[in-house]
Amino acid sequence: MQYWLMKSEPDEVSIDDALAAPGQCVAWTGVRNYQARNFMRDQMKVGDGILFYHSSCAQPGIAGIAEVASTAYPDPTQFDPGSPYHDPAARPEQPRWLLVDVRALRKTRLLTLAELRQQPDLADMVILRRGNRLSITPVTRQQWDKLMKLAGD
DNA sequence: GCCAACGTTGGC
DNA sequence: GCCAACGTTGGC
Repeated sequence: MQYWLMKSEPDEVSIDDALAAPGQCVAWTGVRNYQARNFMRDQMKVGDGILFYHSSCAQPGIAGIAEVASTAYPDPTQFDPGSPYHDPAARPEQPRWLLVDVRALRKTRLLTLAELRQQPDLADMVILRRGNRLSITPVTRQQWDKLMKLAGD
């Protein structure tokens, strides 16, 4: 069992949106970074823990808990000319981009980026490293436990 | 809106 | 295969 942090822009898919979705499940479309794709393809297992992070918004931070609900499969938006995630170079017989389904479990109180930065125990989190832009990053068991404690669970 | 930091592209 | 130019991310 591994743990992950996944960024979502709440204007697109917030933790509330995910909780309101059928089965509390959303397909994690739009990942267009090879490192993030490879995490989904090579390492994610159904049941892995996910920190649901709101990015590019007024109050960036961890907003909820989710879990991996499927193994990786082709992201259909890469083949859709009408989608902002369309990739003209992707071929259906050899998909370039993958996604997993994510099942939202519950909201947490908002653990803001500023608060996370104040925690010495979390200083090594990938998300807190300078210049980090990866939308999917691994989280250690120790970091996960600390965050659960911070969230009040 | 700014801009630092990073990933990708493409000429050579 | 190098690397400059460009585009994107994302906090502020």
